[in-house]
Amino acid sequence: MAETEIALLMDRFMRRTHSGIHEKATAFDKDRIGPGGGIILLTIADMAPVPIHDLVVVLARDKSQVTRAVQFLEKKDLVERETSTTDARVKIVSLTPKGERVVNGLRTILAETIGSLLSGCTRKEQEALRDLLSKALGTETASQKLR
Amino acid sequence: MAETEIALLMDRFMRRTHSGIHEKATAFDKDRIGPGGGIILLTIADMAPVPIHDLVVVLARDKSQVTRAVQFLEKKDLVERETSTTDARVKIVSLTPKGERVVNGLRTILAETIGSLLSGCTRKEQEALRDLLSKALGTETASQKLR
DNA sequence: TATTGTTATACTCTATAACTATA
DNA sequence: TATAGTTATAGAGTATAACAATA
Repeated sequence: MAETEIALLMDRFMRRTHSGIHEKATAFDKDRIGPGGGIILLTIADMAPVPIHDLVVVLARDKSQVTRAVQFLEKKDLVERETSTTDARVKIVSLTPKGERVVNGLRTILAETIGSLLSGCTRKEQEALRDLLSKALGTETASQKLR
Repeated sequence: MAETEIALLMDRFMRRTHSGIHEKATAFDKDRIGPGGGIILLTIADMAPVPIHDLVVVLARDKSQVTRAVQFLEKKDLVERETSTTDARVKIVSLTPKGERVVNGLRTILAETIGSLLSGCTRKEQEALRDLLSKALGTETASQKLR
């Protein structure tokens, strides 16, 4: 079954990514963001300004978890929240300048780590991998709705 | 940066896989194996009979974690451990008949879940995805060494 | 009534270090 | 001394349900 293989391979890929980052991040990650916080921060960077609900959908994590992750990042002065002007229920999240700097650092470390994991693949293969994943997930950048 | 994208996409893919399985598994997963236990069990199924150390390398998890996961699965009568005849330090893990049945169930659910995630991709694209991941990880099925 | 977000809680997963035993 | 595995513990990630505020 190719499906089972894909799941196991992808799990290993992600575990290796986490391990690789973990080694490099001890000096860098002064704020102790961790892998989960890092992924959420990078997603916010991609989608900002973004309602929490959109993050919940894209990240496929529970809303309570996203709420607390955002609060955690807010305490570290990496993101900021403001209430939407058109819907008072909605909170819009965006990066602070400090958050932008941390995101740049994260992206560099991620590029190094994944780059070395993918060093056996050609540039075209790497792009094919990204495109296949993107296609499978339906390119659901469903943000930019409520502000 | 394509690398960052790949990491985020892969994380989303795995999260959706976990969610999908979680919904279907409430009736099935009587032993409450959970996603982590499921991945370890499937890996054991692929590599058995396998020393714990090889599982640690392939799974890229800490050895203490693998030890306890195996103990947990052993309590549920899904795997069994025996000491290697050539090296008394080494414990060899293999599936019980009950473990085989659970693995079959897991594989079916995984195939359904990932199959629907990949429903937008052709069969060839799915195979390409698997091959790319496999190539990136170096096809490191480094088992079959100690027995 | 449905949706957005929060809080509280329990549970699972992960990292670290100290340890035993075999080699 | 180095390796395979275990134990203990603290921390990070996750699921669930109950809740407030707004639509």
